[in-house]
Amino acid sequence: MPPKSRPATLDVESVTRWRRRAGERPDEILNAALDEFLAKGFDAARMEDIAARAKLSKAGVYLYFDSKLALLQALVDREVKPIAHRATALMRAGHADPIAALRLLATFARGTVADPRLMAVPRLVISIAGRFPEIAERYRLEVVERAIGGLTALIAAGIAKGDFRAVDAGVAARMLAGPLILEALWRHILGGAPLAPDIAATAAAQIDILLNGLRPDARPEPTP
Amino acid sequence: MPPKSRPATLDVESVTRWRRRAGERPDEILNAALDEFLAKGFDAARMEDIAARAKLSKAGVYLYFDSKLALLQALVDREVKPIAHRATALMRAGHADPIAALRLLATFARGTVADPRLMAVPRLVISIAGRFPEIAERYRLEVVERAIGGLTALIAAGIAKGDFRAVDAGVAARMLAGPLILEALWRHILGGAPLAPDIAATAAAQIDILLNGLRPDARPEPTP
Amino acid sequence: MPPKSRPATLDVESVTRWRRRAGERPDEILNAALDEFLAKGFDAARMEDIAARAKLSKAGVYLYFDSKLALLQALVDREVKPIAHRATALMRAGHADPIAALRLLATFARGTVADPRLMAVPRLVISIAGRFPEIAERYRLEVVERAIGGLTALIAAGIAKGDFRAVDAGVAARMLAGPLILEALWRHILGGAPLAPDIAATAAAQIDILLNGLRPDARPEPTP
Amino acid sequence: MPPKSRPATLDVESVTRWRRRAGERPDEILNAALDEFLAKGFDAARMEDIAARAKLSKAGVYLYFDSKLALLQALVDREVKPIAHRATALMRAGHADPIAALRLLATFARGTVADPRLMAVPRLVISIAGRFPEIAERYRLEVVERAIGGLTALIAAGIAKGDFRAVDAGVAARMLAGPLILEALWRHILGGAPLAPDIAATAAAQIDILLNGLRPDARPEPTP
DNA sequence: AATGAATGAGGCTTCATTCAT
DNA sequence: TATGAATGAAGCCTCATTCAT
Repeated sequence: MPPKSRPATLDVESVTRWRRRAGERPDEILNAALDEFLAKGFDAARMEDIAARAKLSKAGVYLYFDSKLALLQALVDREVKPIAHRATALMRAGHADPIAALRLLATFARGTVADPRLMAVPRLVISIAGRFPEIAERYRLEVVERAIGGLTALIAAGIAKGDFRAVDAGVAARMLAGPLILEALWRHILGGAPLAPDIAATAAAQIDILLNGLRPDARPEPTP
Repeated sequence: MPPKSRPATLDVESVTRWRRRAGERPDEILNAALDEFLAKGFDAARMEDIAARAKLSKAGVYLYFDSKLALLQALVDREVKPIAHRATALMRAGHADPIAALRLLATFARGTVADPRLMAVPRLVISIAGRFPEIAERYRLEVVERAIGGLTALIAAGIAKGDFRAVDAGVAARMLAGPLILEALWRHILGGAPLAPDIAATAAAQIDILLNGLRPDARPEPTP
Repeated sequence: MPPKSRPATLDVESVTRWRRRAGERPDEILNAALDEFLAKGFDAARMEDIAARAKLSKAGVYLYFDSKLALLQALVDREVKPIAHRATALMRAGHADPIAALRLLATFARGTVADPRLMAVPRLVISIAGRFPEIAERYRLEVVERAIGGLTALIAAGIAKGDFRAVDAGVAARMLAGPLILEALWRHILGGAPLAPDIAATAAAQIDILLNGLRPDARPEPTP
Repeated sequence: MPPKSRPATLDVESVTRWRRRAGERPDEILNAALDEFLAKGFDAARMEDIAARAKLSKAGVYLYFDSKLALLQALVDREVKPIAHRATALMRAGHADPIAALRLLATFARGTVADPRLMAVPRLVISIAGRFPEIAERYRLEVVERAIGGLTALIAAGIAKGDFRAVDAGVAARMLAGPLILEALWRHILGGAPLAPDIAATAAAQIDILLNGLRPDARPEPTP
């Protein structure tokens, strides 16, 4: 997903002046756009700066994208598809052992939240959601709903299997996802230092509380 | 900078409505600005529309606020102070009976999240956070940190009192707050229909899970 | 011409709240306007600042002057009349002894050039001459032409009387006035330190050169 | 900041006129700006009119100059450099025969004063001097001081050489320059008809008076 | 494919001036 | 007489977008 850096080797091709394959350009431009959009916001970002960051002239950008808005849409597009797939796949894989799956997911998600690159598009979507509700909706349906839905299904499976008692699976799912969202918001949008710096420990603590509750007479199962 | 407010005496003259209402104007303008900022985003919002919404000429706004950015800052200012106080007060009130306090808080918070007016400024802050990090930071410190901190303290108090077992109080706090944030994001930013339409039931379910966990052998205490 | 300061004595009148006599206001306003016009230029000067300097509200100025331009015109008016008279009178007085008159005039003029207050309106006129040619013309006719004319007449009288040889009186007049203009321009417009700090000596030297020339075989008459 | 000028080669293509003439544009714009500034004054001049006069869109001007003020500064810059050089060179050339040099200079200067194009920047500088003292200072130091300094040096050289008697060289220099300044002010700023229409005769008269004085017993050397 | 040059549209802000009190 | 409040008109500057090369 990060733009492939040009190889530094001097092979046959590099004898003739390197000609950038057109295929790479759009991605480079999108990356530049993403950076600028995040730093300044969609409206305040200037096409000129995006172009410069992509090492292109202002007019050059228009060879690949029709407008500034098209950049935004393409940006969301580019991220939506693979993520949706991955998320669904991951979720489905865990129906056999819901508890193990939860642990896995929590750690995985915490890692994701820690990676600024992966958080970039979500941040962008959130910042422009008021101005372009359709984009926000698309993202909600394709990414967020799928993620929460998958999580809910996972817990529902656990209930069906008898691993969990009968609770509102949606509520439980949100108790797992919520803290992650909060962490993401806190770090990447509000600019705070990590609330939970020790990812593994925090994930374990969260799962422990989720499984065993806060009751003093609970007999918490230690994280393996 | 705002002109001195007219005296509040109730003499004969004040029966007829003032045509010039200096004292109320700043608030009216801020409300108008909030609406426009939310609908279009900070940059895309036009001072002219804000003025019109406040039933003022474009130049009139500048009698009360120095610039567009000043509007944004005043907007955050206006909400930060009372909220911070309220949050702290509320939290402190609950140290005697942490469990009851949790229930109270959860319901209260769900109500807050459901109110678009109360969510307006948070939405705004989130949308401009990338462009004005200092504003985001201010909001984070004055509002979010205080809220999470209070919640953490509440749970820590419960642990000390023996009502809760010894867990990471911060993690537990975030498991309470996270789902609310998620709900807020979902509804007010991503434009989704409520995930948890039955506020009371959801709050109860959330507290139940938080207290008793998901283990099938838990004996959940019914919500009173 | 400078605004009379309010007397600090506590006489009968000051028992009743001091009421500024309307008659003084216009002058105070004009003074304020002059200051602002000089500091910022006519266009960049703000009515609000002028009002503030005159200790009046913005609207208050309009009770006395119809517009910003009216201020400018009134300003020139106020200075044109007395100066024109004075200059003419002075000039006429010197026809008896042209050489003595020249000496007198030169010293007098150097004193004038040194006084920033007296130079204020000329500066103003020069700065707005391009924008309001009629004002410049008025000033030229009423002040400058009269001054140079008077000087020329004085020298012509000297020629007629046999005190001077037959030269172009206009040229000679300008050789007297020119250095003064140059000094004024240098000091008050270009902001330079005085070219001729020792006014008396300079005036004497100037007259000496004017009378006796630069020829090495001249026998300069010492300044008395 | 101005874009690189197109290469000056004279190939087939350059027969057809360039529609985009980046290289010439800055100068065209400056000329337009000068005209507008002089006609209306710096503040009252509109960028739109300047652009129109330069046959450019409003925005086009900003491709070459950052702001209105930048135009003003560039304008002064453009004139300051060559003038300073020229003035110094001219002055130095005359040390051999100071009297001849004076005659030459006087005629040359009168010619300069008669040319509205050459007077444009001085006029502009004078009109904005109050508002932008740094620009005025720059002009004073680079142009006026140099000119007067050169003239003074010239006369001092004449004194050293024995061509002139020992007078204050600065005073004498100002008696030469002053009338020119006065003429310039009169014509180009106050809008008067030439005081000295016959340039040659006037210059001669001025030099005559300067050399021989007004004494009736002087034996003026005729202008050759 | 790529760009330097150019522009139309539009936004923020300022300010002289007016008006109701 | 005096002013706080308000506004219409205008100007500077920016920027997404286009065009000719």
